[in-house]
Amino acid sequence: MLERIHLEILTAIKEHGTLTKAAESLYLSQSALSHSIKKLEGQIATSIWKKDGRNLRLTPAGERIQILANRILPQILHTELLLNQIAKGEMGKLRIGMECHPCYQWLLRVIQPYLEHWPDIDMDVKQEFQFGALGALHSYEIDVLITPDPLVKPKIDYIPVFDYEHRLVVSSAHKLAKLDFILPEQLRDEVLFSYPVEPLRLDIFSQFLNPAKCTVKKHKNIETTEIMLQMVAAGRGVCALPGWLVDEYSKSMSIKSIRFGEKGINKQIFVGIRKDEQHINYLNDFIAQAKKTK
Amino acid sequence: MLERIHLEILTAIKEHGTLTKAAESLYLSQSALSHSIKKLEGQIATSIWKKDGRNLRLTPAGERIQILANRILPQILHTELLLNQIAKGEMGKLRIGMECHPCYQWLLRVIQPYLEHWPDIDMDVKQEFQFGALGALHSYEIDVLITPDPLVKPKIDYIPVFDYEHRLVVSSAHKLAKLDFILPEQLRDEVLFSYPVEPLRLDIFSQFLNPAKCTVKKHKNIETTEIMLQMVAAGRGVCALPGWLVDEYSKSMSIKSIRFGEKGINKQIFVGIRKDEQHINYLNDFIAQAKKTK
DNA sequence: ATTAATCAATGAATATATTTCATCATTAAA
DNA sequence: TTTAATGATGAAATATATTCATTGATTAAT
Repeated sequence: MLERIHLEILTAIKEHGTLTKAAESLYLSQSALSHSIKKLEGQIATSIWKKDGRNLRLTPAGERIQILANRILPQILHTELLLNQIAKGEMGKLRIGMECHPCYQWLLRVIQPYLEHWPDIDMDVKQEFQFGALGALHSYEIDVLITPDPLVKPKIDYIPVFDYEHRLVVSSAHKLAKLDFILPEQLRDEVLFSYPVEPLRLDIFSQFLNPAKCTVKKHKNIETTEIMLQMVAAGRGVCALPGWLVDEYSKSMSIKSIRFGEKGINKQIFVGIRKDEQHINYLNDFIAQAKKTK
Repeated sequence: MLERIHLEILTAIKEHGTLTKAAESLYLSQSALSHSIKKLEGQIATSIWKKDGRNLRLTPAGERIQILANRILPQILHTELLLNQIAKGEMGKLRIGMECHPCYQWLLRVIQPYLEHWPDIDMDVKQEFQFGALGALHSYEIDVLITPDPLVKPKIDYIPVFDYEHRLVVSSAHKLAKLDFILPEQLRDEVLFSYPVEPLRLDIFSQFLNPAKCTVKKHKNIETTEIMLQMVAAGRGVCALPGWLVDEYSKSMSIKSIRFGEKGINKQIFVGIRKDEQHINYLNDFIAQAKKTK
């Protein structure tokens, strides 16, 4: 019924005064506009304008359509602008999935300059996934996955964005605080704090304690990094976190980080994306920004 | 570019899940929708959805279009509803012009039930006209003219809506207050208040004083009815107003109205409309309501 | 593992809609 | 009165949308 062309015709008439000039501005013939409106008039069973001498005068129906045109044409134009940007890879909604608890602080530093570069982009960060973060990436729930363990899948690409060392965190007053590195058996009597994930997925277990068949006195879950570090600073226990994270907090808290073993636990953070979206500009820029951010 | 059909297709897909079902709901073939979107994709140089197994998944571009659809389709539908009402003569904007100062109170009584009957109608009352009220009616500035003097013109129709007597208003304590009717010369020493219009258009002059070659002591202009009557009640002068108006105010003010001469000045209020709009339902209903209101 | 069913994409044929062209009627200006 | 400008109109030309028939891909059922 009411089509975009009708709205445009009324808008053009308002702007240019006559139907002939309106037609010019729309690159159509006067006849085309006349027929077009005639048809609509038949459909809505009302006249839209009437000739008043040499001019056109809108009827109440015509005015209604013009009111609609004023409201929605700009919205359509705006969407077309966005589509154009999307076509050029400049737009979209970036839904980020996180599988790396302590990376949140780092992500914030990535996001900040990114949002400035892409002012029209929508962004969302998800941390809980019903069928795993990878599933979420696969099923288009998220567009980007930030993870320390890149489970290789045919349709997913992983790009390493930064290296870091996973280190033990202790209070500055801790008896181990002065050591250059720590051995598994030295943690035997310690309380370990970690985020609430399965122990198998914690590097301190899988890469340090388990291989040496050691364990800790107690393992307690804490949700937030800050509280965890407060507990550590208070000498209530130890935890394992990225070195750069500890460096940051150690400015204001009496904590210290120690290498796991002689060689340390060296890790990488990966950004995973769907293979078929590799070309998307705003995705690549996100990865570039992630690589830049330490 | 972006046409209504595209918005409707995305909306229907969201609602019905598959393209085939969406096509059914739009009374089109699946092929038609597919082609339609294909064409748009070519124009905007982006894909709108992609097949994910058996389902369709919107791209960011597709989501944008869907967002637009959610916003503007309801507005288009609403306007079509209004157009439909207009077609049935149930809608429009009624712009009322007033050439009769004391009629304002009466007009309010007309408008009130009218607005209740036509809840979707827009209404406007104008009282000042650069090229006269009739010109305003002729040039579509107003749709209805309320006037006591129906200047006959070929394209204008006048319908009398009510009769009333124009009467002299005096304070109850006035020396003339007890008379059944008044003669021109009896006003010789009075101060006359009137609305600020040319004396020629005041009935008290054109139909009463001028024919008898009489005049008043002084003629003062006052804009509002209330103040005018306050002045009269205070004995500062007299004025001329419709009898029904005085009746109303005399309940709360010490004023009285007297007939002009033996036969009185009998007047009619007319509603003027454009001849070519005689058929419009909401106009006729306004006139009917006006006739009903005393 | 095979088959059947479901769903979207596609090319060609067809149907429909839009646009133009040529012309007329009306109005305002010269 | 003539002329120029404007919108309306019918028919023809053009463009667009729609369907039909088919294919290819995927999923569910056997």
